[in-house]
Amino acid sequence: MSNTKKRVVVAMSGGVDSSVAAYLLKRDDYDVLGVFMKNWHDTNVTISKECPWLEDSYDAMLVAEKLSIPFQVVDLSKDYKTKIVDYMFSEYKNGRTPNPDVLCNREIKFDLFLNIAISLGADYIATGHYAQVKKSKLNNKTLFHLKAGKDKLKDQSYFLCQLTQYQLSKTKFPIGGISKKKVRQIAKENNLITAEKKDSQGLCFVGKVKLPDFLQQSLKPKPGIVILIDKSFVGYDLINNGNDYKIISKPINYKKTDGKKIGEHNGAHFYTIGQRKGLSIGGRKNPLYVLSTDVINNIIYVGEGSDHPGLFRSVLRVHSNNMHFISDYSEIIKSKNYKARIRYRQALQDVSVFKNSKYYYFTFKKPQKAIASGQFVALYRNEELTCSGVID
RNA sequence: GGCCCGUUCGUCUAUCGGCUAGGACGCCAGGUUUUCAUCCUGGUAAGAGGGGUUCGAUUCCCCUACGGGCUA
Repeated sequence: MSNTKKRVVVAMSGGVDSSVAAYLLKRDDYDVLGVFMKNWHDTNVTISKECPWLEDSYDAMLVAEKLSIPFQVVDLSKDYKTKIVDYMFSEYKNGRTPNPDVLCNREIKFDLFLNIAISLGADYIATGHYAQVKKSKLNNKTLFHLKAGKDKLKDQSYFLCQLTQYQLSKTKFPIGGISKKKVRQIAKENNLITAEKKDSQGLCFVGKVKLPDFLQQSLKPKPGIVILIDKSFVGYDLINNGNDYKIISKPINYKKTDGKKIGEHNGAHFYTIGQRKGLSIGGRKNPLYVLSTDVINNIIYVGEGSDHPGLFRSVLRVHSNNMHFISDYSEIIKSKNYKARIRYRQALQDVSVFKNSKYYYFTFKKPQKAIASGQFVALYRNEELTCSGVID
């Protein structure tokens, strides 16, 4: 009888969410195995002297012990380095803004880890994400849908926007249907040691490292100039009044002569659009925000004030090769009832999508602030994340 | 070389005898956030130097050092 139980391998991070996920699976009588992924342990790159993964793996182990489930640690740090960290450095070097956590899910948790789990005899893997998978039948074929977590404030479907049908078919999100508050309550009621543990933040697995410090480990400082662009810059008229998608969706290429020099920086590749902190240029009435970085000429263009027109765009584009469909296909995409977000936890925005031979164009009803190339745009229909793509 | 103005937190500046010297930007620290950012709260920090006048001086007067207009 017992060998008919479905086997689930839970990715236990040492936080409350995955602890409760494991608990719920155990309670529902699955054959549960807890696994901690060690993805980062390079002391050269981590600034802090403490060793967060050790503590986290210990917490995960204690929870597994409490739940009487087998537990083990797998070391994926080598793959994490080549698939995530190297990608990060290379993107920043090219003046783009990567999203390592989206890739971590696609490449590590729901690929390498999934394979390991399967080799351990798993029917499913589970994680502590606030997201839901729903099934439907289409032409006698099962279709898996990635839906937002029930707790709208915690919904983490965005980070899963690059998953495939296969990955979803093998995945359970035990806490996707409950609130964070409830998760903490369950942890407390069951005396899980992680009940009161602070939510993890910052780069997944690398821990509490300041990104600029992290980047400096590999990217060399390179002094350059900062150019201030006026709100009346002529290029904005072309974009706001134009209707040629080629023009209105493309990032603006500012020239040195479009503004005046107001300071210096230590490397354009350390900055991202919309960024306010770290420029060290004061004495202004309003804060300065990065409008654009030019890593070829090593120039940063900034604008004064949070309402600067250079910060807002209504249209973005995604190269066809970089579009990823989870449960929806390009024909369906013409539907008007779409919403999208361009970063985690952003309120969903009304958007329409248009495709030509090379690009998908996302036109937002309201102009979006600081659209960063390299980040992901995720498209939702109702509560379902249907597709996503890398912003060009 | 003569006559006139300006020197305040890192920066831009507010205070025209009562100052525990205010704000903004920056910076720092917390908070929010499993990306990058944003955002919120708090904190740090200053009247060029010397001498007067005054109960009291950043504010008035004089001199010394660095920045602007007419004259040989």
